Amino acid sequence: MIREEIREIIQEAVRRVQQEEKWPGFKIPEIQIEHPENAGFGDYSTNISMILAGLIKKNPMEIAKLLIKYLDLGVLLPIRRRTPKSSPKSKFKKIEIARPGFINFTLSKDYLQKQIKEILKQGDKFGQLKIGKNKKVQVEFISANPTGPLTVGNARGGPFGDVLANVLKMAGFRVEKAYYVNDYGMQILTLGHSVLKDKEAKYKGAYIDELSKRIKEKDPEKAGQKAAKIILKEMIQKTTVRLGIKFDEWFSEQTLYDSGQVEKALITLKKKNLIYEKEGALWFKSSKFGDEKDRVVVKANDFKTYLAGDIAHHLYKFEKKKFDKVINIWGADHYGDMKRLKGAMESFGHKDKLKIIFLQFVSLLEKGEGIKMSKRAGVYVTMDELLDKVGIDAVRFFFLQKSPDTHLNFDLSLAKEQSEKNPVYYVQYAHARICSILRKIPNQKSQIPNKFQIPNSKFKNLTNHFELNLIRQLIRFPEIIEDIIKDYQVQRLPYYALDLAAAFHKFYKDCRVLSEDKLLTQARLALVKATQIVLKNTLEIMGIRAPSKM
RNA sequence: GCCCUUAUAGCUCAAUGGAUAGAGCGCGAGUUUCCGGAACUCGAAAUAGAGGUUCGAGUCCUCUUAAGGGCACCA
Repeated sequence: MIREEIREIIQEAVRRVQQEEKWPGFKIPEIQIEHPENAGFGDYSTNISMILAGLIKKNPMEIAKLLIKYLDLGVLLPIRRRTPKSSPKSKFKKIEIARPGFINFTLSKDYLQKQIKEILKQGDKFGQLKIGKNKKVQVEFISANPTGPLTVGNARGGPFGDVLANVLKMAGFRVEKAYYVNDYGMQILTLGHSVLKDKEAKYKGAYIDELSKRIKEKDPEKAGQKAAKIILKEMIQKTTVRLGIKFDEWFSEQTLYDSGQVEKALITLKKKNLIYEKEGALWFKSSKFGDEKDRVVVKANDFKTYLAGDIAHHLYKFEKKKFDKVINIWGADHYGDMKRLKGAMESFGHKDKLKIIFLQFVSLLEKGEGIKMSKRAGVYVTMDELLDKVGIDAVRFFFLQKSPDTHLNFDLSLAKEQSEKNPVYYVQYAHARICSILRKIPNQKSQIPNKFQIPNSKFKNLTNHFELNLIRQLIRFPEIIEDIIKDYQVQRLPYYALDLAAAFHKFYKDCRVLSEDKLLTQARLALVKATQIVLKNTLEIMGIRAPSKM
């Protein structure tokens, strides 16, 4: 990754300047490399001089000049390959300083050409990173109670979690996707009452009526458990499959109780002196870990609370399944639970391994008016309805575009109307167009040629502005993966896909691929094939189809 | 009352503290000898308000206004 290489040479330059020029000792800050918005400033730029200026009280322009003097472009290559022939300087057309102290890097055409071959060589592995170092990560998402169908609200985490897990996999982590099934507790009893249609019934809807007919049990708890099983199997699991999500584990809360894991966790906490009795209940000292107050784990009636199960659940994740990291994707309504759970994990020494990402709520809009979604009141739009109307690709793209912090305004009729103009088709169209071109290559058997002939040394150089811009987009893909690993902002992917598709469409408009000029045709076909690879990898990681025709 | 999110173009959303704030839809004006016009080109249009920190603020801090969520022996 060229961005990483630039980061390294800058870091090395700072280190050397620090030594040679006897700058005061300071810890070298993280080197930030970014893409300038204005293309005139080059492909990559760093603000390190301004950062250093603050630390050592010198003029940032002076610092930048000094850094450039010490830039050792040689570190771009492993030492044994540093031959005069393959001058690493050739990677850059120019390296310049711009006020107030930016150092701007412009890639050479030669370097850009070479990236086409590199992408063709790597194929569907292009974008894979090693930063995960094979560490075990679990991503738990959706985990909606098995008391009704998945709504557009509680399934929002579906595309997000699924794609985050895919990205982690791409970055070299070993990843598991999990759904925690809350099949224990009050809501199951309430579900039972609802199915029996007695005084304590709360859930409503056609599916409840249906369950009432099917379930013969008269005991509310048993009726509830049976109903939950049916809902999970026939509604929730089917919807997740329709959404294109494959969970590796459906983890039942009930099993934590059956196997005694909850009991065991409580005993351990008691030994750590973190549990005490008050007013007939058992309390966990979560206030020791920053919570506002202590929380009940065993109620006066001897039933365990959700927290008790959750502690056992996470001990299972960390101690039995040995995850190095667990990422939970929760709805914003569970914000209050974070501190107590994190506190409990801290007491077991797993504090920093648990990451919780909150997704803001989806509000329903109808004719511009907001309505509260409520499963109990029967006011909601199910994910199935949306999938029926819009289809998986548009649904996934739509949700993926949104940052988790966005309070999503959702209007079903608008979603339907807009689905035909959905940006996902813009991206898919680019892919289909490419495949159409590739089909026209003589002696091409398969629709999408997998064994594309890598151009030999006669490879004609591409110099057109649109060609080079397309390559610039292509090589960003691994950067996107790296960025998402850092901040979990998955929406970078759909926006990248749009940028890439746009770069291709512009190239297509301007550059005739199949022409009389054989060398040029060959070179452009290579670029087109490379684009197809990257587009496909991007769509695949988002769980969106890359059609060869549409 | 306290805590967490959010407020960007008419609408739905982007923008690791960087240089001229981007898309899509909608609106206005255009593009066909040729590989797929589901495309391309051009235009109008936005950082809720007030202070502050910084060489530099949509982004960080404080206050105000507005929206959503939380503050259970529910999950």
